[in-house]
Amino acid sequence: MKYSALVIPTLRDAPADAEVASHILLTRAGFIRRQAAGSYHWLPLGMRVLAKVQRIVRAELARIGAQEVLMPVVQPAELWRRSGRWDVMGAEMLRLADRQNRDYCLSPTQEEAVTELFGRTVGSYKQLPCNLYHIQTKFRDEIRPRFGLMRAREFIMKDGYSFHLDERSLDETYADMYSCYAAILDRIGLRYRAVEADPGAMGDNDSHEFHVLAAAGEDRLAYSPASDYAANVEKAEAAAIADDAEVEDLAKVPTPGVKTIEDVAAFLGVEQRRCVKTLIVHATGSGDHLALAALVLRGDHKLNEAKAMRLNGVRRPLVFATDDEIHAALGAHAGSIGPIDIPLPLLVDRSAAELASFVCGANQDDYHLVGANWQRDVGTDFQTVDIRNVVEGDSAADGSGPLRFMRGIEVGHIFKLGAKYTRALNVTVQDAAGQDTAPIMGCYGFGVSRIVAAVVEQWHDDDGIIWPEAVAPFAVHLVALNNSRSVAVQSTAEDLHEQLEAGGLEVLFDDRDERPGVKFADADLIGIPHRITIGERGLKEGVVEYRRRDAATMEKLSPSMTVRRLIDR
RNA sequence: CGGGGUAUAGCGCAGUCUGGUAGCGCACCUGCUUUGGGAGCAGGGAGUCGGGAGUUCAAAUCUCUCUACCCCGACCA
Repeated sequence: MKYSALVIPTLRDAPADAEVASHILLTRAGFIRRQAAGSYHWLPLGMRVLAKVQRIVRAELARIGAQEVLMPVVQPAELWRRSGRWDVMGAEMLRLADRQNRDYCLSPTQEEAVTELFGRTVGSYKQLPCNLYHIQTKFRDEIRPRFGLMRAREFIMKDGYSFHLDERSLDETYADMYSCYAAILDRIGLRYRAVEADPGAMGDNDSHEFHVLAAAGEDRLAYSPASDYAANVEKAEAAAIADDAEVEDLAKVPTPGVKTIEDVAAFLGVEQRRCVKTLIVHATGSGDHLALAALVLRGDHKLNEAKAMRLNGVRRPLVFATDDEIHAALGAHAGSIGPIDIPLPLLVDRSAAELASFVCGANQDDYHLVGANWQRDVGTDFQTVDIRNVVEGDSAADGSGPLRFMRGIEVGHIFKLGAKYTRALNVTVQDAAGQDTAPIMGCYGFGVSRIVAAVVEQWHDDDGIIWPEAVAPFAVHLVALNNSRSVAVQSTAEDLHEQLEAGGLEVLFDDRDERPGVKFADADLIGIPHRITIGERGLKEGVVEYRRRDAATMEKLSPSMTVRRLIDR
């Protein structure tokens, strides 16, 4: 295809709002253009990449027997009211009304629609398992769209849903989907990790996220270099850290005006990890009396609110007590609170509970206690729990060694839904005994447009994008130098163009009347894997130049040899 | 949602403080020269200065208001 016939608006400067490599490069190289916050046009080069990603996704899904459908974007509120999610979804769901003033939404996800579709079209257990997916534009009114395609409001997603009579069948499809996602990411050529997502209170509700590894990723992952263990930092289980300190004598010391852990540690000349902080939160209380609970963490650890909320006795969502509430209940202000003789339920983080000797608030304003010890000074009336964020160096939950951190872009998420939607929408199939039963479901999302950004995050250098072959917009970039002046260059380039395309290769032929430097710069920016440069200089020796975008080396080959090399590749 | 900031040509920006009727670089068009890593010269096209209201003889500039967009935050004992 001739460059001159395509809309490829490359830019020397990136738009001021673009921050991350994928956003900057995809814009500069003319793949996408912003329309509004979080919504993007896909230009011809971008479309070609999208199409390749979709082709791979479709091929791998076909392999495990998933069937493609296409469901509507605009959905009646009625459907969402039936599942109860019309009121639950909140502002992230964009709502609109038609001329009759009936409510609709732009579908942010498709559980309701697919369940209803399934219910109307499948009635017998003989048709199970049934695995349906579509690739469609989604709209989510994100609080803060950013990073170009990585967190867009309008984006393209593959979402799939499976229906099963029993857990065993769901497990099989779930496992298929897991390996399908791995196969897709392998084919595209990405480094990734599958991580455990929210393990849930039950512990057996499988859910995995697929993260492409990239510094610009929005998620922080904890992983064990020594094993397959990986988890989102927010969700990773934090092990207890043993303490080898000596038990010391308890002493009360005046600490006037010293409140934060940082100040306490500095004032008393101890490490932050030898202090504990006591956070007062609202408890699930009865009656009109305000119930509180105390959460205790090591001074150098951070509370994980999601973990705290999951505990029995802690109100969900988490509410921190105000200073007034703390003073009313404990007679001291925040900043001087500690676990000793505190008249509240005590929930102590595993690592804090290991401390043999620690500093804490004295429950008396402007005093702290040093040399505190759990058994001697607090007793046994507390629960040991996991309520902190993991930190680098913690032991992995599988015991394989210290955790390391890295960043990831979540491109896939698979989880088991159970019968939540089939029950809510009253969808059943007849089982072998003729009984109506609500099938259980699995749900599988894959960010098609986001993965384009993820590829660029992982595959670029200072000059531009370096597309992996599987998703490159073209396989070969033919750069004809001064072709408008040189008949030899122009005719050789045209021959090569024709022969390569005849050999089944997708070719971008830069036939523009531009200077060499411009063409090279654009070629590097656009990032097509194979580049052939045709110039008068080489043609005098009967050669053209071949180089890969991902390699520094260049080879001189005869035109016919070049064609053969690329086609036989 | 809270805080901060920005809005001037397709992109990047200056001009705003101190009001006088819009400019620079890139991109685009024409011509000449140039031609192996983002050319030079000359000429040219392109802007409701985010919208509205106000002050003023006069507003990109001052005031009010609305909107859009960007950044940061949402873990405190």
